[in-house]
Amino acid sequence: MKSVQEVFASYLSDKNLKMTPQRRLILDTLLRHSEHLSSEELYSKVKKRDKSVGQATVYRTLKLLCESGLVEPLDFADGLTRYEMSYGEDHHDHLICERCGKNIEIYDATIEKQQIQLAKEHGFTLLRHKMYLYGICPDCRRENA
Amino acid sequence: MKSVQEVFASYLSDKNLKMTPQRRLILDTLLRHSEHLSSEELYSKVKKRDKSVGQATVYRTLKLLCESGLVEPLDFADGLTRYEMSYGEDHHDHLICERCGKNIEIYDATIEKQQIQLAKEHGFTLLRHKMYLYGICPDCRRENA
DNA sequence: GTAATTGCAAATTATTTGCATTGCC
DNA sequence: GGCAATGCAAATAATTTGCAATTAC
Repeated sequence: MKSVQEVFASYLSDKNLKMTPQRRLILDTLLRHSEHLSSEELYSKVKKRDKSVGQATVYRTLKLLCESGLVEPLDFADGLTRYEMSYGEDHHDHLICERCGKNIEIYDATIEKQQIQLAKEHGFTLLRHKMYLYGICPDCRRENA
Repeated sequence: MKSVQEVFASYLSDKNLKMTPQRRLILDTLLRHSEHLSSEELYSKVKKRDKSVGQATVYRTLKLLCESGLVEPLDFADGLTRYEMSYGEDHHDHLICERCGKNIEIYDATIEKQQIQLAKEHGFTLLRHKMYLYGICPDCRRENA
């Protein structure tokens, strides 16, 4: 399996775009952080490594990474877009506590299969999906009682 | 079953908030449109009925409607928040064509059940969920061929 | 060499907020 | 009558874009 970096490099050259130190740095920084970073957060981490990188470059690179399919944008309804690596990682969805914001990665084969089936019933070829489950986590429920 | 208007009125009085002609008009306008309206779109429809209503009031009212559980915010990743009535309507998710933007409402009991089960396995009480399936619709697939 | 990329700052877009005035309960 | 709601305009917040200078291929 090709490395993330290799896939990104191929994607760029396919589109006649260029690999640059900034793009390398941004991708590498994203890879080092498994949290769900926002563009802003990623920008500040990138800046720690190279002060000269601009905010816009982070946005532009994230857009490229999403287009290439390497990165997924997430929407936890907290007002900003968060990102996570999707290549090489197992696919998963998110279970979020409405009270404390705790965020658990989940996966369920039954649901995954049924999604494909459901799309097919409507004649769609399913490419991807997003599923967010919102509830109250055990800790928060306990506090409440 | 109480009408949407009644539920909203109760919600407001519970919170010591007031029913106003603007709020009534905004809710009514939203009820007349089953599409997935953005705040902007709703604003322009409301304005056709009463020119004097302000944009901010639409935003403020939508926020209240969401808090009351009568309305659900949707994220189709087109950069803005869309809204739909959720009270009295059957719950459903969305199947979206990545090419033409076509948007189909879907429901699958197997998935719904499994979601509750999955949350339970993690100790969560499931309150709600969002599921978006993205793919290519039959029409767009045909065009391609 | 040349077209793509960068950093910066200014521009956009969606949404929120402050405030003086108005209006519901 | 008093506190909440309104409209307006200005303020935010996140993201995008124009541009002159730089750099990858």
